[in-house]
Amino acid sequence: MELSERKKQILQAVVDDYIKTAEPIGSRTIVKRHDINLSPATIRNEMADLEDMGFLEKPHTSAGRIPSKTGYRFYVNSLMRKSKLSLEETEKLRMALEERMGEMDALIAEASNIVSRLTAYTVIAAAPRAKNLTVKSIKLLPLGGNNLLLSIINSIGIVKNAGIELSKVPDDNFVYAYSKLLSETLCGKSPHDLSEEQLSELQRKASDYPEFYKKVISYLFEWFEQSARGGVYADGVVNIFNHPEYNDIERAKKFIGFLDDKENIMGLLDGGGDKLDIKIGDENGREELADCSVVTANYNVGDKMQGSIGVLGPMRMDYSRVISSLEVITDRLNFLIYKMFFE
Amino acid sequence: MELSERKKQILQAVVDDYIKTAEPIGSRTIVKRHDINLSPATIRNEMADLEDMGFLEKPHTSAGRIPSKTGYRFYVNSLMRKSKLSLEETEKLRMALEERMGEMDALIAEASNIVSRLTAYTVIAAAPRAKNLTVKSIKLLPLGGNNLLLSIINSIGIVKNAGIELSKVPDDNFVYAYSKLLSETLCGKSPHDLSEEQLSELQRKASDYPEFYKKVISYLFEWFEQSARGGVYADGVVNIFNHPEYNDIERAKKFIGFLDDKENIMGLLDGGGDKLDIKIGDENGREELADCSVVTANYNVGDKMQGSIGVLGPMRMDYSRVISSLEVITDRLNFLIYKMFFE
DNA sequence: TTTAGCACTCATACGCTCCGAGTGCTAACA
DNA sequence: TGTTAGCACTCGGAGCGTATGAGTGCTAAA
Repeated sequence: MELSERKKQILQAVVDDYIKTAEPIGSRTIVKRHDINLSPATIRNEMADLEDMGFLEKPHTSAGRIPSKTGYRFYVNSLMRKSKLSLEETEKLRMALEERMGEMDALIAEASNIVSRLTAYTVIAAAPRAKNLTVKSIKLLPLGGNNLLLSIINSIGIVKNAGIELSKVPDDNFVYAYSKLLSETLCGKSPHDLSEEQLSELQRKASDYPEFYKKVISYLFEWFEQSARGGVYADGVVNIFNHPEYNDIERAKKFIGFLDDKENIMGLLDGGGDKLDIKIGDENGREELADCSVVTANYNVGDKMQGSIGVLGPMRMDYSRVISSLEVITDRLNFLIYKMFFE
Repeated sequence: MELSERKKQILQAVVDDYIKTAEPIGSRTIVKRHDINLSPATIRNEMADLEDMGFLEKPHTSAGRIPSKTGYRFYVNSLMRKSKLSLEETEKLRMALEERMGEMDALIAEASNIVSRLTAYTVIAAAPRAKNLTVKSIKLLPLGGNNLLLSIINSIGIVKNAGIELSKVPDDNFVYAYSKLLSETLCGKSPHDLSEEQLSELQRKASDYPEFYKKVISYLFEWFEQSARGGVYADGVVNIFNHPEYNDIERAKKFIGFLDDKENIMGLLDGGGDKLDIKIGDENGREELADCSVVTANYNVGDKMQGSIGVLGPMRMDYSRVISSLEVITDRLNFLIYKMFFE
C-alpha cells in the first residue's frame, strides 16, 4: 500500500487541519489553506482514492472528510513532524518541577499538572510501582492465643508484619514447618509466579487447617497487589470539555465515569512497553474510550521501579505536541527522581 | 415568621417531590401525590403565600414551584425526617470498610466509594491532617562544604531532615546561634503563629545572609504546609451527570473543573466546624458551585488529627439520606482508625 | 374559607423550509 | 492521460410558526 507524494501531502493536510478545527475538511478548504497548485476537483479525486484505501472517511455524504483510525496511524508513523517545546516552556517546566522535589507524590502530581496545561488534554499518571516484585523472606510465627504473625520482606526491602487471627491455630510445630515450606516455595518469586501445582501442594499440606491456609495465602496475595501499586493521579479532566466532540453529555459521562475508577486508569497505564506508546482509538481496548487516543510514557526509579504518565484525548489529538511534552517530562522525572534517591 | 401546619405540609410536599423528580411541582400534582383533602386552587393560594414569604420560587410564570434556598434551609432545619440506612446497607458498609483496614489511604478511598454509591452523589474526602500542628524541635547543623542540615520535629512526632545547599554558608558559630534563636522563637508554635515582629526579628538577625534566611524559612513553612495536609480524594464524580440539572455542558464543566483542583476540594472540606455541616447553595461561597449543596462531616484520629468527608450534589439533594450515610461512615471511621492506631 | 371555572402564559416539541458546504460524475481541455 | 470546470444532488443545521399542555392568578359562587 504505497502512497504517492501527493496523496501523502493531502492526507497530512486533512489530519493537520482536522486536529485544529475538529470540522470535516472539504476539498476547497485544502486548496485554500495549504498552497497546493491543484483544483478542488483534483483534490476530490485524490480524496476519494484515500477513502477507498481506508485513510479517510466521511461522517455523511455531503460533508468533508475526516481521518480514519488507519489515517491517524499512518500520520503518526510516517507523516507527523515532531514538534519541540519552546525554550521558555521547557524552562518553566523545569522550575515548576524542581520546586516539588523531595516528595514523590507532589512531584508526580505536579508533573501531571504541567503536562495537562501544556497539552490541554487530560493527564493520568501512576506513582512508581515495583517491577517484578519478589519475596525475599517470609516467616510465620505463632504468637500464642489465636494469633499468628506473618512477616514478609519483598525484594525492594519493604517489610510487612501482619497479625492474623484464627478461630483455631495449628500447633507450633506445624506452623514452623509450614513457614519453612512457604519460604522454600516463594523466595525469589512473586506469589503470582506460583504454578498450579505449587499452590495445590501448599493447600494440600495445610488441608487440616483450611482457615489457616486461606487467610495466610489471601493475605500474601493482597499485600503483594497493594505494595506493587502506587497512587494514581488524574489532572485536567475538565479539558475534555474543550473538545467539541465531547459536547455530547453521553460521551462526557462515559469519559468521566471511566476516570472515576482508579483501576481503569491503572489498566491504561499498565499496557505500554518500555518507552513511549501510542494507542489510537479502540486500540486501547476500552469500549468507553473507543474514540479516544492514549499516549503513555514510562519513567524509572533505579531499575526496580517504574512509573507511568499518559495523555488522554480525542483521536484527533495533537500527537506531535503530546509526544514531545511527554518526552521532556519523563526525562526530567528520571533525572529528578534519580537525584532524590541516589544523591 | 411562623408557618401554619398546612403550609409546612405543603412546603414539605414540594421539597420531597422536587428532590425526587427535579421537575417544578404544580398544585394538582401535590393533591394527587399526597393525600391532602384540599383542591388544587387552595394549594395554589397557599403556594402563592409561601412564594411571597420566600420559601418557594417559580422558574417561569406557567411552571410549578420549586423550593428556594430558604425553602431548603427550612426543610433541613425543621421539616426533614431523618432516614436510616437499612440494616443490610450498614452491614455491607461495615464489611467493605473492614477489608481496607491497615492502610489509611485505602480506607479513606473505600469510605468515599461507599458513600458515593450509597447516595449516588459525588463524594470528596481528605485524609487525616494535623490539627494545630506545632514545632517540637528545630535544629540547624553545618554539614561542611556548602551544606546545612535543617532538622524539624513536629508535635505529632514526624521528623524531617532536609539538606539545604547555599552558595555561601555562614560560619559555624552563627549557625549554632541562629539555630538556638529559631528553637526559642518557634518551639510550641506553628510557623503561621509567628507575629510580624518575630519574623522581621528573625530576618534582621540574618541580614548578612539573605539567601540563608530565605531558604531556611521558606523550607520551614513549606514543610509545615505539606505535613499538615494529607491526600484528597474524589469519588463518584460521574454521578453529577445523573441529575438533570447537570445535563447542561456548561454546568458540568464548571463542576468538573472545580474538582480538578485539589486546593478547591480542600477548601470545601476545611470550612465546617466540629461535626456535621450543611451548606445549601451559595452558602459554600464558590461561584462555580452556587447551585450545589455540600454536606461535610469530620472524623478523628486521636485528638491531634482530623479528616473530613463530604457529599457534593445539586441543591435538591436527598439531605436526609446523605446525612445518615455520613453519620454512619464517620462513626465507623472513628472506630476503625482508633483500632488501627491504638490497638 | 374553600372551590370551580376560565382566561392567560410560557416552555417544549414538531414540522416546515431554506441555505450552504461538499460530493460525484461527466465532459472538455492540455 | 491527468487535470479542471460545471452541474445536479445530498444532507445537516438554522430559523420559524404552530400546536400542545401544564400550570398560574383571578373572580365569583358555595
